[in-house]
Amino acid sequence: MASTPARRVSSGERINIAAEPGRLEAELGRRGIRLTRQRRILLRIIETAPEHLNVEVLLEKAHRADARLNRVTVYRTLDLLKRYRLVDELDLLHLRGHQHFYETHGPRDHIHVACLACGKVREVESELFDRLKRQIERDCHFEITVARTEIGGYCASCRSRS
Amino acid sequence: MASTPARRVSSGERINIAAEPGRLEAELGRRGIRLTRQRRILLRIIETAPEHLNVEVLLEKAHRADARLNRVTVYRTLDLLKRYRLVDELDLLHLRGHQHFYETHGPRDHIHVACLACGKVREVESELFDRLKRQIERDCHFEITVARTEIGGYCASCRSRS
DNA sequence: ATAGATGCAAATATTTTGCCGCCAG
DNA sequence: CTGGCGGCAAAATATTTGCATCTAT
Repeated sequence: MASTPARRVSSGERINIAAEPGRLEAELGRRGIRLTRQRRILLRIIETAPEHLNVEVLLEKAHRADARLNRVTVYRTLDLLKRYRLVDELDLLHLRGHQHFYETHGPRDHIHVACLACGKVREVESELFDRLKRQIERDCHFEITVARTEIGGYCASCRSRS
Repeated sequence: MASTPARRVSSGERINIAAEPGRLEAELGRRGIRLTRQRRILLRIIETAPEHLNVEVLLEKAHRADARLNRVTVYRTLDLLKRYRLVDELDLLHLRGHQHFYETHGPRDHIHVACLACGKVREVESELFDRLKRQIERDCHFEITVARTEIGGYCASCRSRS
């Protein structure tokens, strides 16, 4: 039996699927969490980022809006968002050092496919991945709250080039 | 159509599937890599570890055989093994800090299913996971060399307890 | 008014590098 | 013998904590 082909959500740069401006702010507000000036700045950046953000880049971007916003606040805000499952933390197979990357947690889980040669990261959705998760929930009597698949290898262009 | 049920490779502690004593040493030897006293110690520990090792634990265990074996040597040996794809590096969803865990790379990829409450990590093999990888290779014209799936949530016993 | 957030400095954790003497092959 | 390897110290990178002050509600 054949499955639906994998849907390539983005090629190269990341498309922010869940990009509804103000969504993160609304989610936190709904939960009665204090919305400070610093948090609003960070949330906006995270929501609209066209790529996967690391702490360094997030801080840089934040500094354009407020030069005094502290790196610690970035860490603390990311922790907050992780706790509420509003962002996912990735390491993209440590392609570039041991830092982590963050992205808004969209409506559907996707797989990260990273080329070890050119560094491009594709996001792919697949029905098989959803089935895999359901299978594990069923067979292991497990309730899944986080699922992360990161795949490394060589993309079509890098393969043809070599 | 139904798929083969997920095969639970281990429950709780890790079963070292690829545990053939001397396999790592043989693999390195076959590649003409120098086998030092320190490497032999580390390889043996990695091969026979009943659980996922981090650098700290690996160093501790190594110190029982040689108290002078340095932490840097542990990092360098793990790098070597990673480069030759003889071990996999996991972060187990940062269940316990931002350290990494290492395991011998067995004949078949498996999924790590980690309970966020009790911390137990199960290894699960699934035909669906293999199909997912093949699908990505086909649909994205991508050559996969590393594949890592880490799933977090709550296991049966922790769910019934709450 | 006040619980909770931020900034700053310092501590901690994790990984990498430079260099020199040593040892496996 | 000798080129790669390990030990040591130090640097680099990444993240967390303590505390005084400030601010969103």
